[in-house]
Amino acid sequence: MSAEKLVYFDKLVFKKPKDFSFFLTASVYNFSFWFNGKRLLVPLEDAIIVLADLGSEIEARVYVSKNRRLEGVDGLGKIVEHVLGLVENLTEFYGIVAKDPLLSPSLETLYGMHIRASQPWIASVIGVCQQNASFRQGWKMFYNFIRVFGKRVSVEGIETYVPPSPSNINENSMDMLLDAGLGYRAKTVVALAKLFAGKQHLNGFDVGSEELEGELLSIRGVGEYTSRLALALSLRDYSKPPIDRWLRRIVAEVYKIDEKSVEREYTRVWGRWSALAALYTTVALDAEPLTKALERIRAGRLRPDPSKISPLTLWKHL
DNA sequence: TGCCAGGCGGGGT
DNA sequence: ACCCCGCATGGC
Repeated sequence: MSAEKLVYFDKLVFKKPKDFSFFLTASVYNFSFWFNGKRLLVPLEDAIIVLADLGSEIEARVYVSKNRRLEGVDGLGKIVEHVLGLVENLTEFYGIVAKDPLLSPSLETLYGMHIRASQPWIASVIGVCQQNASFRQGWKMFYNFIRVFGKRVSVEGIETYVPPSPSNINENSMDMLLDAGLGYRAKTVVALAKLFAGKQHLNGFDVGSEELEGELLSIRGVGEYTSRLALALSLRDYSKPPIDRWLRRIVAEVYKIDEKSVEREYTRVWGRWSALAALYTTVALDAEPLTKALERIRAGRLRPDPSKISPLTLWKHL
């Protein structure tokens, strides 16, 4: 099946904020079909935004499907600002990082890294893929999910994917979800698809974070970890940390506290940046499995290693 | 080969 | 409030 060629719609230019690294923001947790080391492609329903670093500015070229009408460019500007985190001021966050024994060594390396936002439905799928799986297995699952269900399109000579809309996935998708390697998580993804297809406002960046969290938690297979990760990866709401066994153990070790008090202590230290700190931690330790991550902490190797397949280099390998 | 992972829900105490 | 188990799959 050949890729649909998207048509040029419009161009926007943004001033690059001081604490913003285009390369790090484009690199982190990304795939080769959305970032090639130079151009960042942001998929958005039936559109692709091509982003290029112009030094003091960022250019956004918008491409859309032929049969799709886009609302005005004003709305698009807000969306790009949200997706890239151009409006996110990390001064306070870096103030805490500078004093943190685990994250301060990687401050220079990771300075300016913002997390790209995905639509709530996609962020929820990412969360489900991370359940009870290693970093590599989880991201491979999501990669397969996009390749199996996404729509293949081309822009500026690059072939890429637009993620599926929730209405594309239902009970009949089970076999393909299993082929993508989701295992028992497949049912949860079908339930999420049903939720988002039925309540479309939940899939916008302007949905209330408490409402989204409540709806996600009502789904069988979505718990505290997955819903919090989804809030972080879609709404930039970092106030509640997604704490899994990995982070719980690491935080207990570094802060020398009991595992039971990790959430209380982590939220006390990081406040509204808790989930971002959790994500930075995975990047600093290359998302290595727990035993290796603990070894690295003991050895004081707290900076990402560019030779590893990691959150920052995933796009070179998948 | 046979474990076991960056969860979760259900059933036990 | 806890504790414990099974669950699909891939990786080692």
